[in-house]
Amino acid sequence: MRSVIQPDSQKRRPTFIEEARRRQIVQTAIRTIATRGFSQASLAEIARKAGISKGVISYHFDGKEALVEEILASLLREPADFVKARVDRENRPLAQLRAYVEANFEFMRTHRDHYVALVDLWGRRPDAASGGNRFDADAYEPSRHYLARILESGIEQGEIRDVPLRTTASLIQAAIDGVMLQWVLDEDALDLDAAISEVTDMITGHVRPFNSEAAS
Amino acid sequence: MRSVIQPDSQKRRPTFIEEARRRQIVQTAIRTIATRGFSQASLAEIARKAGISKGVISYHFDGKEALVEEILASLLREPADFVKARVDRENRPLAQLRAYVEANFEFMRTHRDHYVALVDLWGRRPDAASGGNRFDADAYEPSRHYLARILESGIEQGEIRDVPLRTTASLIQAAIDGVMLQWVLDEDALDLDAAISEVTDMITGHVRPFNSEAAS
DNA sequence: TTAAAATTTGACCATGCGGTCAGTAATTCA
DNA sequence: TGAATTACTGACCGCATGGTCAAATTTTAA
Repeated sequence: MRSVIQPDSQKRRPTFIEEARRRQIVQTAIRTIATRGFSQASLAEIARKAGISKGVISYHFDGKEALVEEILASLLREPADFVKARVDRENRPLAQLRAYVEANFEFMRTHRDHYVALVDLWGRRPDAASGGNRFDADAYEPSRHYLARILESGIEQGEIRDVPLRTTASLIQAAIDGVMLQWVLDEDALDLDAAISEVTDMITGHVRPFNSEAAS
Repeated sequence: MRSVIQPDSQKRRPTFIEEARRRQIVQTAIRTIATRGFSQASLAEIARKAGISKGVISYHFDGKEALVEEILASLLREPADFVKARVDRENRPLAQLRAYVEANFEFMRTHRDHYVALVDLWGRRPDAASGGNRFDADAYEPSRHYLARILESGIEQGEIRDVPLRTTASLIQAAIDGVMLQWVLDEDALDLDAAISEVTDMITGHVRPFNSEAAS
């Protein structure tokens, strides 16, 4: 199927059915991982939950590893798209930064399953045989870069003090991910609303110019 | 062995050999998980790396789940002990807070394997059959509580402004964990020293009283 | 020294896994 | 309409896993 090389070395345009099935399988797999854990998310279990035969998964995906990569891509792309849309509503960098942080949390709150599955998938190591891709690691670079650009324009416009771009971007993402992790590990251990408010304050406070008074 | 109930309902004091073997097995398992991933860390592989027979693990641990719990306990206890020792050197709460953050990162830097394994283990879900313990979630409560106490005394002494204790403790731990996570996922994507410095500044800045000038 | 207890071995087992495949059904399209 | 392509089924395979156990070995203690 997908692995067949076309004469013009172009990928065959996927059928309507194929796209729908792949979506269904990925979504079912995410739900399965979130509820039962990755170790219990066998192809048989995913197929059972989806109401299809196990062979269908093998038919549409070139092995379980390929399925997992598509799941991971989905888990990272969906929140990224949502956040980007929210950020694009804002004009000024500081407001964009706030929107970035808040949109992350908003998506988080409405898609807890996604993050439970993501935390589960973090533990994966690429197949030693497959030459060891670095999908996991590289997948986080775009959001760091996106954040750094927001910071950069903020600095240019004087809304943000002269922080180191990459490090600060990592730091902001780290705070978001850290709160997310605690919330995933124990939904009740954390007052999510309070944490969101505090982390947003902390971040905006950290990047605010020294001479600034009321910025938000 | 360990499951035998003693007449006086006290646990039998473990033999020297037993303690040593258990330590060895746990340490070898951590190394194996860190290097090959949990999915490849079979009892056979761990035994092979330790140079012992597979049955020894079954003899000393009541199933793989019990081994994993001991690994997890070890992964959480060791840094906690280290951090506590560093915090205890300091007298004033703000210095203790700095020590807490910095000691976390110091241990992190010298024990990357531990954290690689920990991230891998986060994805585990307790056995549905075993009544679903909440070890994972509860294991993080002590450090949050410990942090909250530091903050509390800092507020009392006026070194720290009146922040919400639990939420701020969660937030601080979240920032630490978030940086740790990025570093674990990709050692090279993050300038760890710069991140440590920034996150320490951000945290101390966040809790500093409004009227304070030079605090560190 | 020796009997009991603790420890280790390695072969063995049942189970569930990812993956394959011949055959069947559904869909597409000329 | 009918042949070709696409999609699906369910039985099957080889394999790695966690776990067991009788027998052998080492340690303990009387």
